[in-house]
Amino acid sequence: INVLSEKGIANTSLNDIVRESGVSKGGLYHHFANKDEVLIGVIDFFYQQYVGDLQPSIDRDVSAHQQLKCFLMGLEDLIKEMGEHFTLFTDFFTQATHNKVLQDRFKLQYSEFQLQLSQLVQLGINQKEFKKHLEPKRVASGLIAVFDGVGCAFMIVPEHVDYPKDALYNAHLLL
Amino acid sequence: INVLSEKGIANTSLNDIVRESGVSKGGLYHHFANKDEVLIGVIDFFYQQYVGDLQPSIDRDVSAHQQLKCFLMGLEDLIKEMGEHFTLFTDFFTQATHNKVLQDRFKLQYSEFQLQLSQLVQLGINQKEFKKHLEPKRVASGLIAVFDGVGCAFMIVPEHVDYPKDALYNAHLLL
Amino acid sequence: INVLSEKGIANTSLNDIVRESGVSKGGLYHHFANKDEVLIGVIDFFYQQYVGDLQPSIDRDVSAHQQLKCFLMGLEDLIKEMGEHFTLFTDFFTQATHNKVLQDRFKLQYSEFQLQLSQLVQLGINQKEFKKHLEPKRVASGLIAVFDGVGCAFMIVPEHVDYPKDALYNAHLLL
Amino acid sequence: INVLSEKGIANTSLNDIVRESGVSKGGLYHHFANKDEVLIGVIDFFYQQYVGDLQPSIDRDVSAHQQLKCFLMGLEDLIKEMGEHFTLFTDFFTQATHNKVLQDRFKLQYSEFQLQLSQLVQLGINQKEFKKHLEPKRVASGLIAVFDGVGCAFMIVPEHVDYPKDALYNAHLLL
DNA sequence: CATGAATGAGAGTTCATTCAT
DNA sequence: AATGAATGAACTCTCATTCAT
Repeated sequence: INVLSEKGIANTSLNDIVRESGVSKGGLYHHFANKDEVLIGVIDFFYQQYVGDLQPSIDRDVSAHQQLKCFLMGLEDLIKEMGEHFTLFTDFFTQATHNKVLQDRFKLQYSEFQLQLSQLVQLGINQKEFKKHLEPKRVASGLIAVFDGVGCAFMIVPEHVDYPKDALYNAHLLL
Repeated sequence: INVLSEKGIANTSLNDIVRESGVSKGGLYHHFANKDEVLIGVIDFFYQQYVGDLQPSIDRDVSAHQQLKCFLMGLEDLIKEMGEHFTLFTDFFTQATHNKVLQDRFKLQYSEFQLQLSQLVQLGINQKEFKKHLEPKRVASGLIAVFDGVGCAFMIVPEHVDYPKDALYNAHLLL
Repeated sequence: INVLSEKGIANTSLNDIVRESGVSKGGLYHHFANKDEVLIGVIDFFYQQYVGDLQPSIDRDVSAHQQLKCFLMGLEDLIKEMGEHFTLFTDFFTQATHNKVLQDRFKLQYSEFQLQLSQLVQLGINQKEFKKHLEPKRVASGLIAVFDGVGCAFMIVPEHVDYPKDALYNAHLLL
Repeated sequence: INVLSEKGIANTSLNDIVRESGVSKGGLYHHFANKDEVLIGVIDFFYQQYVGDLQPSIDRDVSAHQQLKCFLMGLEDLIKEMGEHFTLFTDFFTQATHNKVLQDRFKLQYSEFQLQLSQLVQLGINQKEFKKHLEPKRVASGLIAVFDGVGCAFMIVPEHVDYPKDALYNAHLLL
């Protein structure tokens, strides 16, 4: 995780990982079928360690707006907890755009996130907190996009982007 | 541009470009110092061909909201015009996260975009169209992020993301 | 060493070395960081195998002239022992003129040789074997130069130069 | 000549020469059949410009020792006149060791030099200036070698070699 | 006589993966 | 379960040379 963070996923070779981790090359291949599986392993570690708790349970008796705000606060904590490693997450996401294996791993995750967020938005519409003509799925995509987009921009122009604050700011604005 | 679109920037070798373009390897290197310069060349082509006209002129006598909407419509047209190649643009953006040369090329572009958008937002605040406590620079970052983030998601989960419509939808929502 | 001898260092590619040695390209790079390091490896092998024993110990109680002669005889043996590979040594020396890495490797070696020879010459002056106005360091340079110069000439005009005999002949003449 | 001096012959590409000379690539190839011929051209220029006058005419009525000294003084002047470009000459010589075309060019030159010097030495023997058992051809080789050898060493360890002084010093010592 | 875009073989190097130990 | 030497295809880049203009 340290090397991946520092050098970027695309620029990290297995040799880099082997050198930094102290594991032997053969040892690594004993546990992981190939490089992609190592990356998958890192993603899974991240999900278990950090993201797992984030899953918003949808409670029909509570304000949707409140629940969404709650989710964003959880996200903020998570990002703080992950510290420097959070941009690695964005890196994984961008790498997935042209890597079939990573893609498959993220497809599931994205759909789930999108579903839960859109259900919360739908709940808000039902409860008349949000305007009725709102399209929940698109809003969900927007909320997620704001984080990836700002994350990406932060990696390119850190001097003009304040991450994750800018992302949270715009997510709240959307709400 | 075709190979880059199909295989993704990271997975396209110079040999791929040489093969597809019909130019010889030496010929390519006669015109471009190295691979990065080829990519820069593609970006520059895109900017000249498509993005150049997009620059929003700030008119103090017109509604800021109207001007921002106008900008988004221009963006929509541009995306339609570029067709399949528009995701290539997102690809360039994500590649720039770990490529110094591309980064430098995008830094300037991003700052300019961000500046112009935030000036429009500021104008909106001055003209009392927008709430006064709004932070223009952050909003600008959000507007840009929505496009990159949705673009990225579209490349990973095309079946759940509608690009560029979702991006435009959320941009309008932010406005 | 065989390919380097035959084709000359400058004309030997890594592919040549790989082909001749039977090692795979990757295997070679597992042990040597780059081509220069391979060459350094060959030089080190030569020094350990042959040149190492040549170091003349300076004995104040023995005739300097005798010790220098002794050194030249050792050099003669060494050259015979190395056989065809000795010109490779000269080749390395000439290549070092425009190769920073080889240069660094030879700088040390040359200084040491020069120092020891000039100390022997100085000893000869002190012991009144040599004329007192002699400049030891220059003489040392001359003794070394005779070998490189004749070696070089031998590689260009073998029909008119008798190597190493001509070099030894002139070295003795200098003494 | 400037680029060749600076970068070394082996590291100078035709493009370097074209760039520095202001001639076009096609123009260069109009006058020279290939790269080697360009180098030959430089050598010929050097010989005509500088070395041509050096040819020692052998005068049977003058002291051989004097004539040889005279030759060395001429050489010293020549080296001073050539200034920085003189090491280029040594570079040519070393390059000739593994370049058939340059080799052929130097073969003739070397033989001539060697012949003339050895004739002078022979004259010295005949005139009883030198010991009779001296081998003129070998001495001639030695005199030439001292210049190439010191020149070579100077390019590798300039801080410990004084060129051309060390070469001249040892040539006089040999005489 | 001059131009410089074009060529393509080959250079040094990297790297995910394999496999005998 | 672990090791690390070995593999070779693929990478980016260089360069002497050609040739239509």
